[in-house]
Amino acid sequence: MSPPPDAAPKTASAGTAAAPRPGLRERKKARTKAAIQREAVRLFRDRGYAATTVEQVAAAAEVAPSTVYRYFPTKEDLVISDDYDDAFFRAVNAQPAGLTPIQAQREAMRDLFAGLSDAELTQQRERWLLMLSEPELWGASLGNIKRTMRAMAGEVAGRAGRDPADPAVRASIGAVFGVVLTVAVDWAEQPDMDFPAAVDQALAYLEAGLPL
Amino acid sequence: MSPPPDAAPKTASAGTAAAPRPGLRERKKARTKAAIQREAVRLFRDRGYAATTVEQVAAAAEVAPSTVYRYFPTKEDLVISDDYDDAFFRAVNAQPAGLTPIQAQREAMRDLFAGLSDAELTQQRERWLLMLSEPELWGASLGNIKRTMRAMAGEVAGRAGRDPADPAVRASIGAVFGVVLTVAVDWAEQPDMDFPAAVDQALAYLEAGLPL
DNA sequence: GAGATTCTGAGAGTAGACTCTCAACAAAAA
DNA sequence: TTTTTGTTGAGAGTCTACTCTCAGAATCTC
Repeated sequence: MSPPPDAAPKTASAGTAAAPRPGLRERKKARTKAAIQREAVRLFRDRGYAATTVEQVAAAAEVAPSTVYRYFPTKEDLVISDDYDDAFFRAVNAQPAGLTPIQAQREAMRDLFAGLSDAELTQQRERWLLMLSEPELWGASLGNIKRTMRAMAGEVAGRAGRDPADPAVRASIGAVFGVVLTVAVDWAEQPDMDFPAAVDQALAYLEAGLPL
Repeated sequence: MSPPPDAAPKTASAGTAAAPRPGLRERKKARTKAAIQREAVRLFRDRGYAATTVEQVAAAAEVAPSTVYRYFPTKEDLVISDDYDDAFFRAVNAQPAGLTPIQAQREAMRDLFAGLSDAELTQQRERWLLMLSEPELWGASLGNIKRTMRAMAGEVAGRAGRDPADPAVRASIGAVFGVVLTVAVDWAEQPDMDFPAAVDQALAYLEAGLPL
C-alpha cells in the first residue's frame, strides 16, 4: 500500500544524494498509481477479490486496463505491494545490543507501530484482511514471508553470535512469525481490536516462555 | 497426498462400523485417483507447477481432462489434498493430561511421524516443497492452516483450562505453527535433513523458552 | 443373462488474467 | 518553437483453468 508517494523521503535522513525533485510527469504517474491501488482495494473489499476483474478496477480508476498492467504486473500486486517487511528488518537492526532476539523483535514492533498513523493502521488492516481471506493473495505474499524470515535469521544470528542456520535461531524466528500471524488473524476478524497492543502482549508471552 | 487408499484403516483400531468391503468399482476409482495425483506431483516437480497444464496431467495419467476435474475440482487440489491436519489434531487430543500444550504438541508430532513410512515421508516432502515454492499452492493451503489453528486453539484451551480466545492460547498455537513452518522451509531446501528429528528439536527449544 | 447405475471420453464453450502493438498525446529538452 | 522522449488508450489476441453435455462403456443388481 505504502503512503502517498508524494511524501517521498522515506529514509528520514535526506543525505547527500541528488534529490532530482520530481517533475510534473513523475507526480502524475505517482498519482495515477496511487489512485489505481486505492480503487482496487476498495472494490476488492466491497465486492470480493475474485469477483472483481481488472477491467472493473481500470474503469473505477478511470484508466485503461493496459495502464493498470503497466503499473501492476499482476492482479495480486494491486494489494501486496508494501515495504513494511524491510521497515521491520531495519527496526530490529536498530535495536541496542544486549537484548535477546525476541526482545529486540518486540521492541522493533513497538517502534514500527509508533510511527504509523491511525489511517495507515486502518489501511494495513484492509490489506491483512484481504491477504488472510483470499488464498491467492496469501499465496502471493509467500515470497515476502520467506525473504523476511531469511533476513531476520541473519540479523538474529549476528545479534546472538550464532550461525544463521542454527536451529535455535530458526526456531526463534519462526515462533515470532507464528505469534504475529495469529494475532493478525484475530485482528482480521475483530476490527476494533488494538493490534499493536495485542502484538506486544503476545510477544511478551513468548518472551516469558509461553506459560500456560 | 495420503497413502494409497487400498491401505484403508487409518485409525488403527478397526472398530465396530460396517466395513462394506470396496467393490471393484471403488477400487478402480481409488486407483485412478491415486494415479492422477501421482503423475501430477511428478510432473509438477519435474517441469514446475505453473508450466504444467491439467491437460498434460491427464495425458500422463492416461485419462481425459474432464476425468481429472471430476476427481480434483481445482488444479491445486492435485497437491494439497491431505489429511495430516486432522491426524495431528487427533494425536494431540490423545496425549495424556498434565502435559503443557507445547509438550503435548511435541509428543503428538513424534507419534505422528512414528506412524509414517520412509516412502510417506518422502511424499510429504515433495508436497511441502511444492507448497512452499509455488505461491498458488501456499495460498490454497491457507484454509487448512486456519482450520487447523482454530481446532488446535480449542484443544489447547481445554487442556489448559482457558478460553480458546485467550491471547496466551493463541500465542502458543502460533508459536508452534511458526516453528514447524521454519523447519519445513529448511527441509524443502535440504533433502537429506531428518525432518522428524529437526521438528522435535525445534519444539524442544520452544519448550525451553527459546534460549539464545 | 437383462436392466439399472455409475464412470469415462470427447469436445465444445466460457471467463478472465495477461501480452503486444500502434497511434495520439503530454511533457521535457533544445 | 521544434524535437525528442515518455505515457496513455484502444483493441485485438493468447492461454489455460474450469464447466457442461451427451453418448458409450464398464460395473453392479437381480
